[in-house]
Parts: sequence; structure tokens; C-alpha cells
Amino acid sequence: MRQTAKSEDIIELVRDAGLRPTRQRLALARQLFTGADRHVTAEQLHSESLSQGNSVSLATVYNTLHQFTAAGLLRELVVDAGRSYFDTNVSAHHHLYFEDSGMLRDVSGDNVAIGDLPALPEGAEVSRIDIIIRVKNGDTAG
Amino acid sequence: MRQTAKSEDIIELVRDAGLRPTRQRLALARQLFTGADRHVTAEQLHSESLSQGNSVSLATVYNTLHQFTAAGLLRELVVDAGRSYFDTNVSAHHHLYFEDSGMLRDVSGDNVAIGDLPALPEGAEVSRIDIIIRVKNGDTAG
DNA sequence: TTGATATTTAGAATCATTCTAAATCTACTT
DNA sequence: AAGTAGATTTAGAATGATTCTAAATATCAA
Repeated sequence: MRQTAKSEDIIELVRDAGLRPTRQRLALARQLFTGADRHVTAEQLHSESLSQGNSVSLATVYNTLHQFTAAGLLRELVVDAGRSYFDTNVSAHHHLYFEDSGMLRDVSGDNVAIGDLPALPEGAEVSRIDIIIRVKNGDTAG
Repeated sequence: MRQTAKSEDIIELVRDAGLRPTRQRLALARQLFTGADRHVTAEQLHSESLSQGNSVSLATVYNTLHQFTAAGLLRELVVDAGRSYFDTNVSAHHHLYFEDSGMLRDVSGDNVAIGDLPALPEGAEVSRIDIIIRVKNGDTAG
């Protein structure tokens, strides 16, 4: 779990990502990187922003999520066709996905072993391995 | 690799799924289940149908893909936000996803070992484990 | 053959996401 | 502190995949 409470730290975080520390980006970074790790959609983050009094457009939320992802601050998760989640935990780990509620929970990467991978074509390189354990019945916050 | 060439077999397949063997469904089943295993999108299957002279609407392609999936004849794959693939191979296996070309290739399930799963909440049950190995650079048909 | 029900279909509707072009900021430079 | 180039934000339009709707058509048991 990440813990970045101080304002200066948030400014640094954004600046280190090569981005100007604008009001919008700082507010979003604060939402994402202060407190426990989270899995959010663009819509969720947007409405959360508005309800906290941080006025920001949905387009900017999308832009920012992608910029943070490109900078390695977030990881994009594809668990559900037609909806992207962003994970603030970028260390090696996998996911439990509760199909009923749409909730996600992290699973330690240690619990899963990848054996021999098939030979990859010339020049190919593994960019990431996603493991999603889909669970039905059972409602748990995540 | 599945091999279901004969017409009677295709009719049986559709009927066993609890569906009426209509012209559209039979043509789609033939495209999907005759020959080697495939990974297709609705759009792909639709345009392939049309170019083979099998007139069918896109809505019916979507309906049919979902009905076949519910019947266990297909498995839906979520590898890319905003685009669903359907896999004719429903046995236990995983996937290599070529990010550049959007191509998929099967990986034997034997090569990947899942260790201790985390404790699931009361009543929860694993419905499926998806493993996607994302590959960049490297163009291979799949 | 007929009627009940399932299926197909065109086109509209939806939903997440991206694009566009104009307005507004940020951070240098004077 | 003012000027300015370039970055950022934004409303609203556009896109693209998918689903919905309601009417037309096909299937099947009797």
C-alpha cells in the first residue's frame, strides 16, 4: 500500500512523470495515490472528483489516466469488455475479479508460477503477463 | 483442433445447444467449427459470412456468438478494452496476445501452474482463470 | 396447414472512449 | 512584472463496438 500524503510529494510525483503539475492533475493524483491502493474506472474517478469539489472534465480524466499509465504510475487492467480499470498498484501481482459486483482484489504474484513459455517469434518480447481469476457468487469490496 | 465437417454434425451441434438449426446459425457454426480452432471478433465473422455469400445481420452474429458461448461451444476472451474475441477452443489453455497485430495464439495450459490461491470469500467460486501473455514486436499470424 | 413461439433484421439507441478546435494555463524569457 | 510559446483543459461532436426494439419471417409440433 502506497502512502503519499504530503502536497509536495504529489507535486513531485506529477513533475517526475514529465507532466506540468496543474490543478486537475494534482487533484487526481491526490485521489489516486494518497491512501490505499485502488482499482478505478475513468467514470468513477470523475464523479468522485466532482463530488469532492474538484472540477475536472471527463476528457481530462481520461487524458490523465493514460498519461499516468504511460509514466508507470498506473497499470491498465482489461477484465471486462468495454470498460477499463486502472490499478494504482504497479508491482507484480495478479487479480481476483468478482463478476457479480465488478470488484477487483489484488493477488500476490508469488502465488502463481509460469512454467515454460512457448517459443516466441523472432524479435518478440513479453511486455506483461495478466492473470485474472474470475469469481462468481460472493460479494466483497475491493 | 476440432474437426466437424459433415452437415449432420453441424445440425446436431446447434440442436444440442438447445437452438433451432436456422440457416444463419448453421452457416456460422460451419465457419466456426469446421477446420482449425479460431479466435474471431463479431465483425470478422460477419464480414467473412457476407463474403462467403451467407447473408446474415451483424445483430444475429452477436446473438449467435453469445448463444454459442452460453452453450459452452465458445469461450469469450477479453484482451483488449472495447473488443471481444471468441475462441473455438474451450479446453483449458491460455493465450499469447500480439499487441501490435491484435493476433492471438493458444498456449497449452500445462505450461502454467497456479500455486496457492488466496482464500475466497464465503460462497465464492472460481469460474475461470484467464492468463494472457502480452507480446510486443513480432508479427505472427494466429 | 396452422398457430405458437423462436429467430432474424434494419435501424435506432447506448455506452465508453477519443477527437477537435478553441479557450486557458504554465513556465520561461525579458 | 509582462510577454509569449507551448502545454493543458474543455465542451461538445464523433467514433466504434455492442445492445435494443419492434416488426417481419421462419421453425416446429400438433
